[in-house]
Amino acid sequence: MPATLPDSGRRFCFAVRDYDLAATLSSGQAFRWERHGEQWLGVIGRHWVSLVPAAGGITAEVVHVEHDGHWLADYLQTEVDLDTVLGTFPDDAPVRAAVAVCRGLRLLRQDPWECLASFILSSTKQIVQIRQIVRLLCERFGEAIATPPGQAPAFAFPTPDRLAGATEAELRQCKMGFRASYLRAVARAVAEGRFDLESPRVLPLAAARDELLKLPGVGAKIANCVLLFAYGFPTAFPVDVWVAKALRQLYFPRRRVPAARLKRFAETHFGPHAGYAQQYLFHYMRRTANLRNGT
DNA sequence: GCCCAGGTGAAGC
DNA sequence: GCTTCACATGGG
Repeated sequence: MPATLPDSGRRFCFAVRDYDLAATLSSGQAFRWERHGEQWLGVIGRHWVSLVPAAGGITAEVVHVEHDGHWLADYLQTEVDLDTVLGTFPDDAPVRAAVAVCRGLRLLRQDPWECLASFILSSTKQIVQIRQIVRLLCERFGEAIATPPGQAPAFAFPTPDRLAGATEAELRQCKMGFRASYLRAVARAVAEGRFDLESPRVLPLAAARDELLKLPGVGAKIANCVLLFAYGFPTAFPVDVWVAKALRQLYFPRRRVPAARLKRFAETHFGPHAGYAQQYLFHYMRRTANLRNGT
């Protein structure tokens, strides 16, 4: 159980092994982290946060002394024992390769609203573009939050109420295109109490997924992202273009496999932490593609 | 110019 | 049921 040690004022140190901050914060789960050398700056809820890899863990800096760091440990999931998770993965060549390249990659535990809204904005967008859309959305509709002296202004993710009150044209000015109508409709459903963001927490996976699928602009892939990254369902398995490519190339090379077969394989092959395995495959595919491109 | 991007919903077989 | 297409916008 890694202790959270109050350091000098606003600094905390999380003692944690096998935590690759860069892989975790850049792997397309969350879209608001910005790298400055070794330092990562982001916003969690209404907290400005700085994270830096340290010997034996992560050094965090926040604005207010009274914050005990539990919310941050929860977000970062620092108490998850990675060896236990990796030990449940199937022992096959694709997973071994992904773990060899990505060890230390973690799943975060995010706020459901921010996660849901962000992934509604993600469809057929590159991660770099999703980041830009979310940044514009926060700057224009999010509340300013406290930052340390000398730091750039920071904004909370906009509330459902605030986005429900925006026009579709205003949202489109954040470069989200046709996704604006979906975002606005879902913001209104939440703001008006027609959709309860807490309900998926207390439901079994299939029922929680059915709730999310009622929302416009939310299909199987986005629902699984929110179930995995925000609600913490460990077997939710989002299949996007990268993961589909991983499954086809790594498990069924040079074979024509029906989509239904691929879906069944994804649902049964990867074990009790299938969502974690999915994130390893996703990051592995993107990293090896980027290496070939030299980026 | 072209193809693609952490897809979805609607229309067409 | 499954396949095809439109939907905005920007990167490579």
